[in-house]
Amino acid sequence: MDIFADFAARVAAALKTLYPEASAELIARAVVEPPRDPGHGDLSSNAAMVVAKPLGKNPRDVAVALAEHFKSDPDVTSVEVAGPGFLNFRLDEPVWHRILKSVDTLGAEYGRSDLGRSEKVNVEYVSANPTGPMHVGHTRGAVFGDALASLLAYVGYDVTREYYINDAGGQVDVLAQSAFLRYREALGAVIDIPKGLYPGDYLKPVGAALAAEFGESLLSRHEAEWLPLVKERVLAAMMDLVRADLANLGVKHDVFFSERTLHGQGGDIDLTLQWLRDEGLIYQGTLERPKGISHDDEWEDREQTLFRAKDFGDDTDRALVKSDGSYTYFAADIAYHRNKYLRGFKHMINVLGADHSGYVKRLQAAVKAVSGGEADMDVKIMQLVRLLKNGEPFKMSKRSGDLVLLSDVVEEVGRDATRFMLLYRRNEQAMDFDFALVKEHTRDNPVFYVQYAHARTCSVFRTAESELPALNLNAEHLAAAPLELLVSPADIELIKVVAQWPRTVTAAALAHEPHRIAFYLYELAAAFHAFWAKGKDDRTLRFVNPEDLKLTLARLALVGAVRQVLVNGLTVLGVSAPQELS
RNA sequence: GGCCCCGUAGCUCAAUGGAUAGAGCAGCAGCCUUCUAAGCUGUUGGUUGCAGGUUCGAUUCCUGCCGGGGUCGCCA
Repeated sequence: MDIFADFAARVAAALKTLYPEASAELIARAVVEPPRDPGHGDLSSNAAMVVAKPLGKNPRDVAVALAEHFKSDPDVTSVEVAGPGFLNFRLDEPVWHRILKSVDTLGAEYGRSDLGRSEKVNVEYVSANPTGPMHVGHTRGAVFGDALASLLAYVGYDVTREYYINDAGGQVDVLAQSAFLRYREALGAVIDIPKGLYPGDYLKPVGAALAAEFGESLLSRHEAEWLPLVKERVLAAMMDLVRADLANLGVKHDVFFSERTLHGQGGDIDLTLQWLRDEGLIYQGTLERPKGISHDDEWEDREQTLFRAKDFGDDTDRALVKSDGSYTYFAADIAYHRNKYLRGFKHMINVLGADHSGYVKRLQAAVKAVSGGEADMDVKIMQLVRLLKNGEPFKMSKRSGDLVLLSDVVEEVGRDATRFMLLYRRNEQAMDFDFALVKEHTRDNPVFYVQYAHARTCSVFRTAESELPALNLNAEHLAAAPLELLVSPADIELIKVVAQWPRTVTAAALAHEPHRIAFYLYELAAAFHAFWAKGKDDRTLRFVNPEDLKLTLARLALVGAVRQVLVNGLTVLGVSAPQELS
């Protein structure tokens, strides 16, 4: 039950009754929100201000008419017209008790909705090159994509989590050559790794495995012969590393899509380019020299095969074929996204790193072109994460020796802290990831603050069981708790925070912004900790009160609801909810 | 030079176009014979980078500047 959506519907109905001439679009602009200032009541609507001008009315008059209309609503204790035409509602206490009751009834379902109407949405994230273990640079996008996918599933979308394996380009040839060196090393050769090849130790086991499988038989063969054999094996080994890293971080995928399957005669790229030709979207031409290339000698005017990306909102048309005749990465990507569209996805989301922000427009152009404008593509750009250690930022690169691995981070600070901290920022905000802070167990560190709140809810139940053995705390008895006893301002205040969960979920899902969930959980945790502390000064505000078993039961129902919402939120984020902190 | 992101309290950051812009940290003043002080309460702190525009109303949308970061024909 979302009280805000509920009242938005009531306001819309009232507008329709009072002003039959108002269009549906106009009415849809009216919203119901929690006012920032609690002095303005429980709910606030801008309906009168939004509707007044198009209807040629005075906003205050409209507001007064609406207020009059709501006077007969039994859930409303007062409606006020304030400021330029705000409508401020105060709700009757039973409304809050009803909400609390619904949390208990719905449990894990409280907050879920049918917003997505089971529509298919494809969320692509990570898609790191399979050339080694994942490094920290991939972590943010991995966690973000995973949480966003969970969030969308939570609100009723049919979500497919996808990883695009870039296993077709020149990089994987280099990878295979690097593995071949390790193969020779495993057979006793003294090797020297030339610049440009991958130097990482993680290829040693691949070399050993190749030696075990092939003996010395590859040594005498030409590269053209061994390359495909080595490539296939090293790719499989690298994807095993990637999968292990993802599993370690709790990041899941439904589909691992290989770029290589798009290539080849009669493959998806051929088919897609032919389709684009038939549509008149491909031509032979030359591009202007980009301003970034300053020296004439770096630029060669060349006629090439171009996609009319500009017709679909891109800044320029884009090359599809390299000078050696092979396809560009973008050509494969167009085919890949046509493939997604043909698999039935009309909603696509790509999670990319900041270094790919220049790629967004052409990707959206491609999706628009291959879907005939039927599919939409939202690209979520992850801004940089600066890794700090002792206040010193340090660089990481897969080719350099001293790379910081994703697995290092998880091992150092733990999965939960890694995930929560990365989700506690808007994706478009560059962030610092400070090892020291993430390991702190203070309010500075939101993940511990939120998990501690959950542990405390569990602690309350443990205390109740040990101190009040006579009190029956099974689910049935709790569900029948006399919630009407929860009338103190502290009780109502906490319930109001709980009541915002469904609205938070909806807003986060619509905006594709999982960080809103993390911030909400922090707020809920703060509200709970605050209530807890009140029991110190005022014993009647304790959750467990031996002098009043009925009130205790009602309070425990409230604590149970808080715990449930914390669990629901943490589950969406993929963060655990420990029963106690050790 | 083009494109993208950012600019909000001393610091790190919030705020689907709403009212007097909010949290945490740091600072200051308090609370432990306690349902776990890993916590709580109070308080100081602002020309939301600048200038225009749209709007009943702008931190939010549009335009132009300033500053920081990222990126820039066939790498993936």
